[in-house]
Amino acid sequence: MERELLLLGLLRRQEMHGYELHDFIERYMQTCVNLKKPTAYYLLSKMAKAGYVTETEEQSGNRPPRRIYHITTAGEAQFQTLLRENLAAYHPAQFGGLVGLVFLDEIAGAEARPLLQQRRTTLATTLATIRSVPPHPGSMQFVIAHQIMHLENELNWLDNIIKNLKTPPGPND
Amino acid sequence: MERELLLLGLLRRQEMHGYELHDFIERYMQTCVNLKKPTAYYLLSKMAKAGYVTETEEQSGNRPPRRIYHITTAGEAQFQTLLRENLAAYHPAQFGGLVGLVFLDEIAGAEARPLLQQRRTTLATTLATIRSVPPHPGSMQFVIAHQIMHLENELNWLDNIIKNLKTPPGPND
DNA sequence: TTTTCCATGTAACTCGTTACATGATTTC
DNA sequence: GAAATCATGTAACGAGTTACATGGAAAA
Repeated sequence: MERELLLLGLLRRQEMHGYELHDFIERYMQTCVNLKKPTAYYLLSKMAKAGYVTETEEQSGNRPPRRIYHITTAGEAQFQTLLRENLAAYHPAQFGGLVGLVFLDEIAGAEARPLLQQRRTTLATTLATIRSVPPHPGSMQFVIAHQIMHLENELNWLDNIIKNLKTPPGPND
Repeated sequence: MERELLLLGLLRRQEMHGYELHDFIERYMQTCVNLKKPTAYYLLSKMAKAGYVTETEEQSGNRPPRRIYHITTAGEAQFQTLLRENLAAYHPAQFGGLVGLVFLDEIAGAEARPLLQQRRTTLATTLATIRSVPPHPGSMQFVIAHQIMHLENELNWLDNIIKNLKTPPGPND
């Protein structure tokens, strides 16, 4: 339902076609949401069938026609419902990659260190990317701030684990 | 691969049957992993076919026989591989429930407040549950500490958002 | 002229869940 | 005697992804 909410929320502000919608999300919201193209197209046609949006074709030259989506009254009502549902519920974040740490004991510190450092690098890169995102309007800013905070915490936590590895760092670390 | 790693890691320490394995995970690891029964059974028989574990039936009375799983040499190798893969990769956490906050502007503060407070309550309950978990051995403790830290941050962040809602709290808040 | 962008979609697949089905045994 | 626990599984479904397929238009 989350992605429906997202699409409806964007269509409320402005009618758009599928490619445009997906492109917008990729460009400006990739730090907090992700929605692949086929999913976007699928959801849009589904919502069209459900009557939440209308589908208008617009030809330009010989290329595939744009399908422009416009939110309906029913869609607006659905948006309001989904928004309230979403705000009221807490969906715990799904962490991947914790299981390895459960078994960190089973591997020598000297071997674990470079692996965790590799993980650290990816994490730090992600954080740097989000930090460099230009400011966004409205409460979107809260969400970006949330992501930054989250990643900073992850980084600190990971650094702490690396620091506490039993084997001391080698001369290259 | 995460759940395979988990099962192999547990079977390394001690041979177990499916029900036992699932039960153990539910009891002692529910704060950081979740694995439903059918998934556990499915994964175990898959890994048996793959040769990572052996399956031994053990009858007791008239009840369904226990299928006891024992890790093989190939399984041990697979565990080592999966563990290294898992430690080296950073899997960004999947946040559900952020989309609503993107559209927080679209709803009056007076209406948003009780919804977010409901969310807050669930979150706080989750946090309290994890805090009350008895201490775990080994690096499992790191993971629990991670969950606690994460939830504390979430709570702070949410409180901050609630505090900054434009409409002031009513007499009941 | 080759690459990138625009614009759409289908089909197959992955991973995991829920719901359903069965029945013995232990505990209250 | 009823309820919870032990012990296994299958079938259907859900949500989303990847890979594949197509082809015009703009930019390099």
